[in-house]
Amino acid sequence: MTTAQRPTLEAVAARAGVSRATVSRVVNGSTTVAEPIREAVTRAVAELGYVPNLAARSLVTQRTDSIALVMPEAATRVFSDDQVFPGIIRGVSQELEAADKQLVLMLAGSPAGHHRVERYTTGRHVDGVLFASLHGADPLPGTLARLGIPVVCSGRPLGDVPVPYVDVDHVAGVTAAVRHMLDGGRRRIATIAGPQDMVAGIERLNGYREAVAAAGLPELIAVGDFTRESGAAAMRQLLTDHPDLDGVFAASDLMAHAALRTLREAGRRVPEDVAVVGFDDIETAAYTEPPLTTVRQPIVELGRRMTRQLLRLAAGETIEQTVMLPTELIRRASA
Amino acid sequence: MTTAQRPTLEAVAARAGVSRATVSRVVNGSTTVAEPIREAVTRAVAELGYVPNLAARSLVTQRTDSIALVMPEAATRVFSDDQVFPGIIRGVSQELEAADKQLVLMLAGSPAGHHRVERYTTGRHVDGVLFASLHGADPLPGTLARLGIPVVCSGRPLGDVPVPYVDVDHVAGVTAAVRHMLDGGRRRIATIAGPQDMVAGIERLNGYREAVAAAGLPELIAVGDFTRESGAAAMRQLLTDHPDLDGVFAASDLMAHAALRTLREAGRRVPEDVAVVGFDDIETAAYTEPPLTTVRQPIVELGRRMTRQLLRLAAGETIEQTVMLPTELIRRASA
DNA sequence: TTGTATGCGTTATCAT
DNA sequence: ATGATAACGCATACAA
Repeated sequence: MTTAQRPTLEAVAARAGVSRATVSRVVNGSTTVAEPIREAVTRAVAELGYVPNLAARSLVTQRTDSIALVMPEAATRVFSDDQVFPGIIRGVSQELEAADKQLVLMLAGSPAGHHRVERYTTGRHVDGVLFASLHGADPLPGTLARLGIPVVCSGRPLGDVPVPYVDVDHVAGVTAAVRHMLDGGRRRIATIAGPQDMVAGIERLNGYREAVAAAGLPELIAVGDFTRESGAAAMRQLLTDHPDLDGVFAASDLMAHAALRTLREAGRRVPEDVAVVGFDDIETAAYTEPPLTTVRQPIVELGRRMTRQLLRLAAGETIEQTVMLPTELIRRASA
Repeated sequence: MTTAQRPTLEAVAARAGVSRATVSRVVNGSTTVAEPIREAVTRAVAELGYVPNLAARSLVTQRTDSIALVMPEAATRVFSDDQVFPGIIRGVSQELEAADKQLVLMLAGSPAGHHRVERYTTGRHVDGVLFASLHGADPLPGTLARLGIPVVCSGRPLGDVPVPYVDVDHVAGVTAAVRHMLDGGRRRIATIAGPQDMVAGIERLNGYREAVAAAGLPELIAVGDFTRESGAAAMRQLLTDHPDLDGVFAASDLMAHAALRTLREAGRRVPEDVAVVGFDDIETAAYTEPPLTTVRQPIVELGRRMTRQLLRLAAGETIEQTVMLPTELIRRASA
């Protein structure tokens, strides 16, 4: 495998009859180059198929033109048919492409993986780091921020660290969901909450609590972890504990989907006997039986905004500590 | 933001009272270093928090220790609740983590995006390139291979280019699906085929054709593009063209899911009137009404195998041109 | 076994 | 406006 020698600046310079410095200027779009020379260089670049060596460039510029997106791998969850993570990746990717930067994806599942992420990011191998929905109070975002490395999180980081973040308005979404059921005459509204070590799980439960409290109704709570399996178990428990419930807000569409089936198996009709509302608006939500009423969150936009914030931060701008994206109630047949 | 000066080899060397070369040896695990010196260096590294500068390293080693995973962004498809792409990402990521290499993810949707991918990969900014299910006959894999850049594709690349690939055994899977319906007494078995510019779509249609031909039955075909929407349209067309059909093989679970609903809306019972079998075994398949019988493909394993092959190639080993992974029929209630 | 010296391909700082 | 030239931080051939 004779690795064809890549042309360097030197080669281009020789061919164009100029110095390396001039070629560098042309390649980097400097304006102080005479037009005829610029043309000659451009031609030489094309003829030789010259592509800058990024390692050499970043050695001197101290930049890498790449950013890391860190996601907890959380067992099988990340890549079940939950569309949250893929959606974030997509948004991040779009925005990075526009900025001509590379996306380094790091799935941090195991402790070893987490350590690897820590080492890589603190080692300044990327110009910035994006964190997607962390579990618990991960110290890494704070550590990076303290080192002066640009960081943005999706969702308010737990543990009260001063790291900028972008999140959706969970509470407003849940409030709309509960209110919708109240308007439909429901008075025994339960919730299947998300994991309480993730901010999305916590916030959505808070939203539910506030909403039912405001209506003077009791809290009927079971906790899941956003997966279908956990949703089914939680629904069964709710039916046992509160057989008279007439509404359920599930903190994820996957859990809502499982609840739908569990209710059917228990002989409850949806929405006649029990109203069900989910959260996310994944594609499957439109195809459940019955189609799921749910709170849509702008996931791709979340990824885009995180990225834009990070790029601004990396460019030395000052950014808002918090960006909140709106949610929207999508009414289908389940409630 | 006073970017704290990172310690260099030089600094570690000074602290440990040795030369840069020796520090380099220790850091890279050379065996020719005396134990006391190794210890002193290791201590200095820890005390200073030294992390090698990868740009400097790859400038001299001519390696980047990162590989690119290229995926066509295909509009909304990649990140709908299709689990194929996320699954591949996960497998690739796992295997790369074990090899301590970085994953650079490139979503190539637009022509501009494709050009960016081309420039980046041909520019040798990565040690190897993985392609995930391409559309049409993309020339890029062949180009890279010719440049001596390690390449592995998921799925046989169209256009007869000599690029190594890993794929699942589509034909065997489809054969099992059709045979299962035949065993159930079905005699008018239709298919909702996948896009015919993707090898997965083509192969699955081939498998269907061979299977019905072998049984002496007619071909009843409608073509979709793996999405639910296209599946619904194809199912409606099949019902119009062949109202007497009693079995449907859909080339993706998403299309099968839509077919289930379309059949119900048309008053057909599944599986009593019409048997339905899908392909993929996404998580949703177990939650459809009725639960979907489908062909499972080992997606995460596909990502892992691709990566292992690529790493071997990059290490200079000779690898098999083709690796075929088995599929498995998962029997649920729809057929 | 350890140290010295060189070069990897750029960009940036100077002169010119 | 252009050209020398010096870093950037590391790995390695060679010398000791």
